[in-house]
Amino acid sequence: MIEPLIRQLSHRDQLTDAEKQQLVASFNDQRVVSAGQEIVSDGSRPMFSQLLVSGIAGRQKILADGSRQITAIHVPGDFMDLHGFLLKRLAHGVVAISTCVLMEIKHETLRRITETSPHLTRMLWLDTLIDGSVHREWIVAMGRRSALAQISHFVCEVFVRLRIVGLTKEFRFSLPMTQSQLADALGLSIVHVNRNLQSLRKRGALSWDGDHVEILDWEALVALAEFDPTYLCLEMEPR
Amino acid sequence: MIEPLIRQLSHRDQLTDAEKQQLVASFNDQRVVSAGQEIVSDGSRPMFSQLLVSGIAGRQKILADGSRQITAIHVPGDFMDLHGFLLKRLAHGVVAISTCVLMEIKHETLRRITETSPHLTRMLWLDTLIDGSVHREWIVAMGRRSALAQISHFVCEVFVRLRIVGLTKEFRFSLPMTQSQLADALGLSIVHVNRNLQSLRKRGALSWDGDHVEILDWEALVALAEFDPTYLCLEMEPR
DNA sequence: CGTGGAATTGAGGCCACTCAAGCAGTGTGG
DNA sequence: CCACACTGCTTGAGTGGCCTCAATTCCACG
Repeated sequence: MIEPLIRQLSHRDQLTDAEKQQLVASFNDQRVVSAGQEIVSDGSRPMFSQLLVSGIAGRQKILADGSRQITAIHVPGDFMDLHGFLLKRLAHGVVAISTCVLMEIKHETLRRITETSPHLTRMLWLDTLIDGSVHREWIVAMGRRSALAQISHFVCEVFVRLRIVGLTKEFRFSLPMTQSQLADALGLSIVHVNRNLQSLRKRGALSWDGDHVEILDWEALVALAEFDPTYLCLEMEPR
Repeated sequence: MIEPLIRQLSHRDQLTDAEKQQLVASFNDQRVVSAGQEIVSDGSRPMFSQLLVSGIAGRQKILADGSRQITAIHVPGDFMDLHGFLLKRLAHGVVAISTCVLMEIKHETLRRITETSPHLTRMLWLDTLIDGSVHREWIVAMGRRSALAQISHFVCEVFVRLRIVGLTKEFRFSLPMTQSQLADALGLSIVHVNRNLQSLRKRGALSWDGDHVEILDWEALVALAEFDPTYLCLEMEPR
């Protein structure tokens, strides 16, 4: 069931069979969380980290005025709070955006990995580094791109990340996210997101109906977003 | 000369003398880069990572229209591209904001640390996790805070980070950054940054003259920014 | 004393926001 | 089986935060 994690890691470097088995043995049973439910609460000190097996989840911060910002979205194969292993206390919440299936790995187990498996440790470290790399790209998009470009960039990113774990067919994929959640991820208002999505549809770049997204003009989307996937660290090489 | 790094790490967990010595022995000679110079170029594959010993540096991305976004700023004791160790190829540039003194650590050396020193490895991993934590906080600020709150938040953060490495006196510190650079870090225009800084001055919250910054009303600044330093991971505990 | 970078100020405009209402699809209970 | 509620999407109208353009001042420096 941790197949998507293996896929993600194997996309960046080869894992030995022993490493794969070690990973498989490290996780506890699956757990299901329904859409909208909190997975990790803001300010908590979890004793384990959680892997997203299926569904879409997000990290979020709620401000005093009730507004919220989603700082990351997670696709299957992503750790949602691997950083909690060393940060100890999380400064944000994690929430299920759609119904999610999760698996847990104890921090105790992670610690043992760092003591005995240097390469696996580096691969886990890498996972959190890619996380940070995505954060930086979001900062660029929020700070210096138009709403239209920002949305395009988001769609490009999600598409590539889903493709790595085999969750796309051609240019189609399922993305169970409302415009309201999208707005919170982009730091925009719902109304503005709605209008820009319409603009993307009118341009024939995109179709987005309910959960079902289809990229109709990849080149156009990439151009609009100035999307360069380098930051997703897709090259396979020894790490 | 890697004193500020030791200070930063020792702020989060105890380092043994052996670990400190190992760190000291891992770095090469110092190097000076003058203000405005590029330290790492976008898209490169460095063979070493660089520690900032003194000065202010930043990661940046330049867009096609010439605008730029600074995605992180670095104070002494920060690694500017430790993530390059495992990401291999960097998707951003690093630039000296003021004159900077740097030290290098070879990736080969970092690799050896991961093979032989689990605790030190975790501490370096932690360093990159804090980096990501700061990114998330910037995303929240950019997406959901007013320009005034965002600037206040930035000042609070820099103050705390400088204090950790002993570069503040009371509420004063040196921050050799122009309003233009500040605007690029916040994703705002120079004019707007200028006006909001004036607003902070008028409120008696802040004085910022050239390099010299003084926080005149910490409580007011914290309130404006909703600043909560949890994300900077300041607690001392076993990691 | 001229030069250039940085800070400041004014004017005008647009992008994105808020408020508000209408519509469509889905689920629920009487 | 239909009224009703609820959630999500859409649209209109008006506002305002932040932007761009442009000019001026200030100051360090050669």
